[in-house]
Amino acid sequence: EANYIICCDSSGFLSRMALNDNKAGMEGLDRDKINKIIMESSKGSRFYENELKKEEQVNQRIEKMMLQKAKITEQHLKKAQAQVDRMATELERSRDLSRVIVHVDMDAFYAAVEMRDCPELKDKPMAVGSMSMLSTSNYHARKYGVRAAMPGFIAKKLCPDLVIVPTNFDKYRAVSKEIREIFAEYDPHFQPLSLDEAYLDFTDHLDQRQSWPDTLREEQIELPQETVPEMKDLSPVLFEDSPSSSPCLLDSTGFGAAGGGFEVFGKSAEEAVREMRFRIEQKTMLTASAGIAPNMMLAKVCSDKNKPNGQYRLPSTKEAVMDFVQNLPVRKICGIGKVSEKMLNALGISNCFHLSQQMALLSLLFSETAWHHFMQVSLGLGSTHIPRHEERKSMSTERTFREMSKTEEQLSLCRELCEDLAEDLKKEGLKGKTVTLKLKNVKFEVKTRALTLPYAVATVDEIFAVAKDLLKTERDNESPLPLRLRLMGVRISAFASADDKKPLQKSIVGFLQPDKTDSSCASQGIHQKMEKEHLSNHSFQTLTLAPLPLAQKCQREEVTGWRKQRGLEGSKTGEEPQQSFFQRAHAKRMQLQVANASAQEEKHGESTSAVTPTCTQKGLEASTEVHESNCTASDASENDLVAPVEAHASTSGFGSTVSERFTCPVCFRLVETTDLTVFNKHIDQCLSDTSRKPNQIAASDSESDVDLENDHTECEVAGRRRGDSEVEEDKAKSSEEMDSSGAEPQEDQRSSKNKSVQMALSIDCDNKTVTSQRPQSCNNKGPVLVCPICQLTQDSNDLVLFNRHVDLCLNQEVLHELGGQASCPINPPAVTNFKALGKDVRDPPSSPPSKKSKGLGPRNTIDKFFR
DNA sequence: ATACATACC
DNA sequence: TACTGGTATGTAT
Repeated sequence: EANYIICCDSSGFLSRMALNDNKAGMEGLDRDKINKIIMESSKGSRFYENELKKEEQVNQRIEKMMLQKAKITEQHLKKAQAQVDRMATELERSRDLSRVIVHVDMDAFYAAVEMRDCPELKDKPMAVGSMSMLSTSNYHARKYGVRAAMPGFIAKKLCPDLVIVPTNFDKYRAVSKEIREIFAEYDPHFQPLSLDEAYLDFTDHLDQRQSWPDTLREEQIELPQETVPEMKDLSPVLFEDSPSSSPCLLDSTGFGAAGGGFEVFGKSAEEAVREMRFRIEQKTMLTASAGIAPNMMLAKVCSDKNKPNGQYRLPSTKEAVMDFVQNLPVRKICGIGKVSEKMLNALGISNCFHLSQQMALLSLLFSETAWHHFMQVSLGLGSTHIPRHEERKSMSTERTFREMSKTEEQLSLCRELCEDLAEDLKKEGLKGKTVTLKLKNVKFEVKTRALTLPYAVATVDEIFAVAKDLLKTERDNESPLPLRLRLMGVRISAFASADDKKPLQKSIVGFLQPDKTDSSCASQGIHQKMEKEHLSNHSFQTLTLAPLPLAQKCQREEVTGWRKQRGLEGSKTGEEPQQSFFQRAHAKRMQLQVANASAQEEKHGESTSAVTPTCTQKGLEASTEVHESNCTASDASENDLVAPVEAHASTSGFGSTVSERFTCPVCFRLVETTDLTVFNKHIDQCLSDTSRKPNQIAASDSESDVDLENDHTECEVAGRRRGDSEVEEDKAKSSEEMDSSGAEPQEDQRSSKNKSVQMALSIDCDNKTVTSQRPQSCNNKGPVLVCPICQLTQDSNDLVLFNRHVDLCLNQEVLHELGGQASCPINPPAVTNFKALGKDVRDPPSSPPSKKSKGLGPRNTIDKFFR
């Protein structure tokens, strides 16, 4: 058997070096040519030599396994087979096909975000990362063999025209937040795996969906992106009592006729998932793929099946599952990587049918956990319920650098790492007992050295004291030779907070639990935040008698999505904006709720309150207050005060990704300056204008069109400029610094430019492509423009004015939330809030732009590994 | 408990 | 010039 080792490398390349061409978009490549280039680029390097060594270790492992195999007798196998069969029966009994599990995965996530924000990149091969390492590549680049986890300099050899864009982690995190908001509406307990992917349990959502009246779905015809899920959160009473809230929609069959071939998002799992993906695309302009299956293991595989921008559903029958699994290459299974694949291959196992056939053998050659896993996989079994996100078990930081041999340098670096780690620990309120030092020398050999203390530590000095000792010991071991390092890392584990608090106060563990997680686990921040919002919104529900927790939560999303529509329909065509059913329903509900307040408010006419009714209307105080405290509580934990502005800006349709332009949060115009003081001055100007005559600002702004054009032009120029220089350090840096206010807005400029792109959204529906077009006009009735934020009917029929008004309102809402957080939560005057925000906006972000994503997923999402 | 390997993104 | 960084878990000692 030993000569198998020669066989399996007969391709001439090390299996761990060769191209993984299994990734979506990498079919039919010239593998040999690509591998040759990879090998030539690598050969002789220290990295390569180390890979050779590791490969050899794997080979020896395989050799050992084969020797074991040779000793196995028929008797052994028979006995093992009996055990396997018994277990299979048992597992079979546990098979549960009743759940609908979905795995969603954004397509080439980082690359897609960068392409979205810089159209110049659209038709170029590009990748995100650096000359040293790429995180992901777009599909164009994949044709050249350029893929995630490949060093940039090799990628450049494969594809000299490759554009490498530095990672802009904050941006991906912002997009991630957006998509997670959508996930939460289908499964509030969804489990994020990384910034760009998640598991969702659709079972409950689909149950609810079955009870939706068909008439609701008709609304989907009109605006599929104004999706149904929110509707379930609308009071049924509202729907039944307010048929007039959507008069022109109830007989909206004309839409189908007008556009033709609309996708109606119905009640099936496929339709629901397609709807979710559609919403993701609407909200982020990025596509996602999804897999639908009875368990997590299968869903994950399925999401890859029709990538990119596709989905695949595996029917919930044993036959379909078994059929699917048997043909599955083992490498596709999550948890079976390069090495396991190679070991299995050595046994003649390459797909899951082989796996099931060889289970007895595997049970004798592999560990119990390993073969049990194989067993589950071969039966098509997996988790049918999504586990709650667990507490983190370790936290670490590491850095790669050019050779470092001097003791003092190493010590000071070690201290720096400890400082970073201590800072991160503090953020989550964690203390750990075990400190681990990681070292990688210039030969790429990795060592870890750990020490467990009898008590938990968290401060720089405590951690450094341990790490320093470990480093010293290691140096002493090597002496008189120096440690020639290329990487150093410090990790802390064996956290105390979880173990220590419980025993102390056992009787009130139930009370402490939520508290503890709240304060100590930022890794679950988003999830918890959602849950928290959910909870608080329940109180909102009881207060106002009109629940809509999700509707409330999604208001901005809905509005901004709709704003995009308006941006497209644009002032030029002068067409009616289309309010979605949801928006009208929401508006109606609000009107009902605060009928008195509205009346009051109207009396005040042009006072400040007309612009910020949600802030000042007495009748709204109760509801807005609760709503705000939600936001305050959750936003505060996010530690970035500008985030909401960013969220707004990202869909507001103004601004650019270029750092020397800032979007004024008040007037939404681009301010062209590198000087923050200038920008501040501008904001001050706007603020004083706003507080004086808010409506006039909107109403008198007859240059909106021109402004739009200007902004548009600027943006194009900016885009071109950015495209010219592939990797411009300065810009990248300052762009990061001002990311929250400067990076996203460019979008809608592009949107308005590429009207048709947005207007015609192609939805992949499992092989056929359906194009959904927004109707050019819905009705020619009189102008009834109701601001979805303040619920006020606008007198003007002019879309530009209307847009401005909504912009203003939307922003004021954000400002109000911020103001409430910073100062007095109860009904502060709008102007005060502006000031509060002005400050926050003007202060450049104090924290370094791209920190870690502790617990929120890996920083560099390599979007998938393929063979 | 420690060290190292594998895996995931 | 140049082959990551963060977390979890499995395996072996």
